[in-house]
Amino acid sequence: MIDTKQRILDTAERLIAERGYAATSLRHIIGEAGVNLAAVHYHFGSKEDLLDELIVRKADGVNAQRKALLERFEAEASGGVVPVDKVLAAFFEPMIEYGSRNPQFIKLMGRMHAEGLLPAIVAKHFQPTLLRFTQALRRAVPHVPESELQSRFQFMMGAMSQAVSGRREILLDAAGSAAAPDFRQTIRRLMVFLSGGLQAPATPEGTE
Amino acid sequence: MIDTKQRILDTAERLIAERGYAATSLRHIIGEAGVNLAAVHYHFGSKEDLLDELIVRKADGVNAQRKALLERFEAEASGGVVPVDKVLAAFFEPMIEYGSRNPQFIKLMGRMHAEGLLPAIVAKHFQPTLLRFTQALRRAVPHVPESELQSRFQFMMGAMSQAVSGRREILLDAAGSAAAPDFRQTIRRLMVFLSGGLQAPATPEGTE
DNA sequence: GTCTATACTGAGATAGAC
DNA sequence: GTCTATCTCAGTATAGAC
Repeated sequence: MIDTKQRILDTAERLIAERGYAATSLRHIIGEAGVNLAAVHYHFGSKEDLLDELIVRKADGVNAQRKALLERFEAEASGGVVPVDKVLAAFFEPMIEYGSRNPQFIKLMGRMHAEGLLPAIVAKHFQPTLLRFTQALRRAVPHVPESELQSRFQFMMGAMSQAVSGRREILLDAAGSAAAPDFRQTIRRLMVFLSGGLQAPATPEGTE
Repeated sequence: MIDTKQRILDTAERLIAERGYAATSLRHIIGEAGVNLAAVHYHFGSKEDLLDELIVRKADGVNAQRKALLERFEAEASGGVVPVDKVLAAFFEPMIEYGSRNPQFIKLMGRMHAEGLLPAIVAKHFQPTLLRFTQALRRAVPHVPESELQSRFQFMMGAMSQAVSGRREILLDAAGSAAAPDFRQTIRRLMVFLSGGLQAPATPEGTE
C-alpha cells in the first residue's frame, strides 16, 4: 500500500503522545498500524529518525509563523527596537494558537520534554528560528552582556520546556493544589515570568 | 565481599556521570566493578532503584543545608518576611558550594536532566524541601496568586534544570559563542533571572 | 521501489543452585 | 550473599519476494 509511510507516522505520533517515546516500541506501532516491522526501517532508517519526521511536520508551520510575526513587529518598529514583551509574544503566540487547536501536539511536546528529548530536537529543528530571536532579544535588553544573555536564553528554554510538559508532579502539594491551568493560560504566565527574568539587571561578575 | 554494594554504587556513579544513564548498561558497570550481574538486582532490585540510591546519598546533604539556611534567614527576619533574593540564596548557595567541591555531582545532575530523569528524581527526593521553599516564596511575593506561584515554581525548576545541565548546544551560535561560564557563575545568573521572574506582576486572567 | 520473513545483538530481569 | 543460566523484549540488519 502506498500509504504505509503515512500510517506509520500517524500511529507513531498517537502512541508516542499517549505513552512516551521510550515506552512505545516499534513492534507496538506496527501492530496497530498493520504494517511490517522492516517497513519502518525502510521508510525512516531508525526509530529516532521516525521521531524526527514527526517533529518536523509539526514544528515547521509554527516556526514560520513565529518568524513572520517577529518580522511584522520589526517592521512596525521601523528601525526602533521591538520591546521584550513583543519578542516574547512573537515567539509564544503561534505556539499557543497551534497548541490550542491541536492538543496532541502539546502532549507530544510534553512527552519529548519528559524524556529529555526536547533539547536535541530544538537544537536540530529550531536552530535558525532561535538565532533569529536571540538577535531580537539582544537589541531589546542591551544592558545584558552577550554571555549572560545566552545563559538567560538557556533558562528560558528550560522554563518553556517545563511549561509545555504540563507536569505538575513536582508539587503534588498536599495542600491547596489548585486546578491545573490550561495550556494558553500557562504560556501566558510563562511570558510574564520570562519578561521579568530577561529584563533583570546584569549579574555582577563574582570574582571571589 | 561485603563491599560489593559499595563498589557497584561508586562505579555506577562514575560511569553514569561520564556516559549517561541509558548509555550505561548494567553489564558495563559490573564489568568495571568486578562483580556479578545478579548482584545488582540482589542489592538494589533494578537499575532504576540503583540510580535512586545514587541520588539520595548525594542530595540529602544539600537539602539539609538548604533547609538550615532558610531557617536561619527566617530567624533573622524574626517574624518579618524573608525577601525573594534571600530565599533563592538559601536554595542555591548550598548547591553551588557542594557542586564546586564535587564536580562529578554536577555532571551527574546534568546527565539526569539531559535524559529527562530530573523531574522524577526531584519529585521523589526533594519534595519536602521544595514544599518548604514554596511556603517561603508565597510570603515573599504575596501579590502573586497561589495558582500562578505554582506555575512559576515549575518554570523555576525548568530553568534550574537547564542551568545545571551545562548544555550550550541549544545555541551553537555560529557567531560570538562566548566561553562557557563556570557552574558558580551560571547559578548566580540563574538567581538573578529567577528573582526577576518570580517578582513579576501577576498575569491577568485571560478570559478570551 | 516496497515490503516480508527471519535472524542478530544487547538490554534488564529472574529462578535456583551453592 | 553470590553466581550461572536463561528468559523476554528491545532496536536493528539483511536476503529476497513482488
